[in-house]
Amino acid sequence: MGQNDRMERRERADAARNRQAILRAAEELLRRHPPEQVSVERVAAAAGVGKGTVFHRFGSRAGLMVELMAERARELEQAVAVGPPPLGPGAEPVERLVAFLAAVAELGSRNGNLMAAHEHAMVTRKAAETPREANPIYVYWHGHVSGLIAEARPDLDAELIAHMLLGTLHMEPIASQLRAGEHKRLAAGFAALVRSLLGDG
Amino acid sequence: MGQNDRMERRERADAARNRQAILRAAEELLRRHPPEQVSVERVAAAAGVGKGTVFHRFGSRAGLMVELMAERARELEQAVAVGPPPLGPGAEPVERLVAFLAAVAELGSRNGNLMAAHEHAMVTRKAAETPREANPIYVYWHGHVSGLIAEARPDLDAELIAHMLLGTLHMEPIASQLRAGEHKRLAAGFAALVRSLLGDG
DNA sequence: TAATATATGGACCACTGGTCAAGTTTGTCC
DNA sequence: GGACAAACTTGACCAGTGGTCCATATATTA
Repeated sequence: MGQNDRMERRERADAARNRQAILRAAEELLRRHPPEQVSVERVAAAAGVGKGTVFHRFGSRAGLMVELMAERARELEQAVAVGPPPLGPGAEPVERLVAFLAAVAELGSRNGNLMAAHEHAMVTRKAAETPREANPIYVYWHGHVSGLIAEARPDLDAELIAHMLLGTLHMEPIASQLRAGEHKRLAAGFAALVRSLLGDG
Repeated sequence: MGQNDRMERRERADAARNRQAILRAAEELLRRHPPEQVSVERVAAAAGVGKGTVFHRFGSRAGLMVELMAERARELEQAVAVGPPPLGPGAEPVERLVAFLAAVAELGSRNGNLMAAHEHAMVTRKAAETPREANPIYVYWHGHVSGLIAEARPDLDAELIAHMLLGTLHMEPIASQLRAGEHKRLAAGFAALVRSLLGDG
């Protein structure tokens, strides 16, 4: 039926402009300051809009962070789905996994504070109402990683181990190394871990 | 010399009593509520003291959480230092590591919200002033784990991998499984990881 | 141009961790 | 016992947070 007949009228032009202004302002602030210093009010001020507008557009601070993160993750998602191996389909699971984790690490090193802010935002949620798994980026990453693990080693607890591997990135001591640009070291660590876990060297 | 002649006069009796009251109240609240709902004010009220007293005794919210965590970690530290194998000295590094991670997982499953609160408190720190590594419990755990790894596989980046293994526990999806009592599953995951990483099965 | 849906901003709210000066309690020494 | 200093307690207070609300302004469409 005409279910989505005219259900979603496009965002008004000024609204779209503000959305961009807010995203870009938040991005810029996060490049220069640790996440807990980037308050919604500061973002609003930097974007030249009122605080209410930010909440209007993104629902919450967490919503803003998720959106920002999603922007960054989209490219990686493409590469995984339809790009060339080893990131994309075609290579062995082990190689794909190593490549994927390296890519995530690199993404983290280029957007250090954002990753932290994203995580922080998810944790500082009102009560435990919305399960943190509701974060779409994490769900996707976890699905991919645990799929590859299951493919290579059906005997393992893939879901759990996928959480473990990804958990690493949310860890402060490691995140700060990431921020310091040490993503190669991290990727090497991942590679060692994954290779000895899934067999082959 | 009489360096510590009378340097540190003991805590006054009433102060010691309050310290205990606060610790016990915080413990109780954390057993029943997620950490972000356990504010310093609530703890103070539950302990029957003024808010100021809590800060006087523990310096900050984070200080309180660290102290609470330290109480729990002390027993484990003892077991590692002088207890029987495989946790204590004597067993192979691989076995000691598997045992240690299982013990930490179990500790976490018995004190779910505390672990989370502890982590949360470390992260929500004023700026990045005090490096999070300043958390003595984490420093100890990391030292132990990375020592064992280095012993078994001198070729690996032990420090990094130790961070990775421990990072797992601070991860929400895993922490919530821990809270659900699934520490056996976690321990098994660790065991698989460690065994295939450090050789032997 | 008029009508209507949408967007805006900032005063306002409840709450947070943290501070501090003023008052109270304790331990010690005579 | 009493006196005195040091240690301790307290709650009003502060700056800041994320989030709400709605009177007002603006874009769109007919």
